[in-house]
Amino acid sequence: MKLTTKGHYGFHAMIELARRQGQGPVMIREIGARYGISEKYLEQIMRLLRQAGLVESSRGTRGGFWLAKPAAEIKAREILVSLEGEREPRSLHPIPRKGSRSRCAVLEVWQETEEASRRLWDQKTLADLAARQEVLDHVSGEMDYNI
Amino acid sequence: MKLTTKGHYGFHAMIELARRQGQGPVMIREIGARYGISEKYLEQIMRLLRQAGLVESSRGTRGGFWLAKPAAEIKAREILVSLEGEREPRSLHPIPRKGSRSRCAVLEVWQETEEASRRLWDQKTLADLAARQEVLDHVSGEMDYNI
DNA sequence: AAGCAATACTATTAGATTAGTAGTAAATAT
DNA sequence: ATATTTACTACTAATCTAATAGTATTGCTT
Repeated sequence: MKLTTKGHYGFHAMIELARRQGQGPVMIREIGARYGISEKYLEQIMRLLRQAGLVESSRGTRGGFWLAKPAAEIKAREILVSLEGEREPRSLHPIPRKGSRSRCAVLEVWQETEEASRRLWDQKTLADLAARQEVLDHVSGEMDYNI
Repeated sequence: MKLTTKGHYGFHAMIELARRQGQGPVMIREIGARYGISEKYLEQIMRLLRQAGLVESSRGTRGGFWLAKPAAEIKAREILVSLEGEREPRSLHPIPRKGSRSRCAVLEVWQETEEASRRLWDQKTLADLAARQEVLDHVSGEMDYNI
């Protein structure tokens, strides 16, 4: 699983929606302004999340986005996959070997690492992330660092 | 840890050197031809491996490359890092949060996954990979698939 | 019905990264 | 000397990422 800016933005948008669950639609403009994310870019990101069924939306005045289900029922990996896609090992150049039917020891290890990563993202829910971020925001002290 | 074509090529070159350890220098041309890798590109890859101290080389007739130490003493992760570099979480756009001293819950999870991945690559040695590839090459049967 | 305010969608673009190519320099065996 | 191989630098094409731009559509308000 990779994590680019797009996924990172999407997570923070989702955390914001989790925070404000039950309080009506949240506009892209609000999220963009609050976290310094391009609103046009965020628009695309929110569309992907909607197409993945993770959020719902409404247009027009008082329009905006909200979570399609409780934050505890949304796995972090669902968010990641909807924005970054599944990483394909096959995108790598194939190494031709004699017989051309052989598997690749390197890709086996790579797949193990992907599997480990997938498991971790599967274990976390959006509710976990939102709760953790709440803690980090309020208890940030000397030991913290910027990212 | 990411794995691109460059790393994949480098691994197979190293596996070939491991196979032929003690048999004198191996030329880029041989490896390139055998595995269908651009020789010029492989040249750059081998240089990175040499600069990382994983292989040694000699020029001219009968020149080529050989492992700088036994395959069992070379970790897969050393190969990966020398070719792909360490992945920097900081390359992601920072999300400004109130106080601007706060950490990011999303990046914490991401770092967990990277750590898990690093551990796996650390556990494998080049000797492991070479041995495993040997098995895959010779015992490739019905269940195998191409990558 | 009119008009404003928000999302929906499509297309385009700039920058970064990856993969590969080209050409010259330096070293080594014969 | 000369052929052969790696060493190094520079450039290029293709792909991916992060945006930007503009139009269409929907829904609320008056």
